[in-house]
Amino acid sequence: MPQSDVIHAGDATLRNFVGYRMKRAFNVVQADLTKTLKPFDLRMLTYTALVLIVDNPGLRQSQLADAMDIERPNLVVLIDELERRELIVRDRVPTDRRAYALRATLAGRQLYEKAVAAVTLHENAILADLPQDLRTAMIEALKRIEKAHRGRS
Amino acid sequence: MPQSDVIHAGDATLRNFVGYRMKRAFNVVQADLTKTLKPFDLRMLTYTALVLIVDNPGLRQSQLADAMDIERPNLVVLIDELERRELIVRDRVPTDRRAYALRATLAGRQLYEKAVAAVTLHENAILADLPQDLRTAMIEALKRIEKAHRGRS
DNA sequence: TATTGTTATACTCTATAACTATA
DNA sequence: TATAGTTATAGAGTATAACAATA
Repeated sequence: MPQSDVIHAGDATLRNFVGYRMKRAFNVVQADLTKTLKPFDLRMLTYTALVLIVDNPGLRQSQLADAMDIERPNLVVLIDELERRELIVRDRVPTDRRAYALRATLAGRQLYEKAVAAVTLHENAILADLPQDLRTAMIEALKRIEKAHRGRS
Repeated sequence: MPQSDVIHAGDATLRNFVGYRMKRAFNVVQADLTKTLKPFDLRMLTYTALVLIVDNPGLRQSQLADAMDIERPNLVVLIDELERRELIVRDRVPTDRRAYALRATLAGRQLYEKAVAAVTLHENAILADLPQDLRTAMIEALKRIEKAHRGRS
């Protein structure tokens, strides 16, 4: 471990390479998040989908894919999994029979409550050492990066 | 697009969920980075490996895997690829015949120069709209998150 | 014609166990 | 015994093309 720290600290080219820094930080956050969600049999993607469905009852799969920033085909298997576990249902939309309105079941909402509580605890633990101003600045910066590039494509 | 923005903006649960924010921002950065590196026939991982080898000549695969935060088996195929393209070489280490000292070839260093220049441009474009203080704060926050968790595992 | 959801598919990244050759 | 690199493999995430049903 000390060796890799030396390599890393001495590397001028990568030090402020944003993609590299984001990847490393995201890796640790996601690894920890995966562990946090394991007891609920959820992964980051299934968790995010469940949260968005509970908070936005009736939304369509295409809207959810958009909100999650994933391709529609990749969402299908996530929804399949949540439906198979009876955490959500696909309701037909009377006004547009191509689409499905996604809604959480009671079991889905109950799992949501427990998982959100666990994730909140986990995030607070991760950010415990971060001064509030750094935390706020980071969130703001991440939002702006996302927005700026969303505008281009 | 406006629909997903509404959903997203109205979602209280995920708004400040750090893992979610990081993932979305990282997604756009990585997608853009992938495009930037395509003309050089590099991906984020091969680019990072090449940069670290050029900047730290003679380092071992295990050190590189550590620095890149990936598992040794996954590094092997990356090194195979860079070696096959004659961008780097695996030199035997006389004092430890199990290990390899990784070094860039002239072609590797030339590709490095061009790719680093392109990535630097790309990053500056991404961060152009970010005030310097936000940019600095974000990098600092990302480093701290990474360090804090590296200490635990 | 365009859109919603779907199937199939392929590529990349990640993670683990087990092997070899050296130490 | 432990370590460096390797092989094999499996799981997860991502991306694209093409299709059926519906608008």
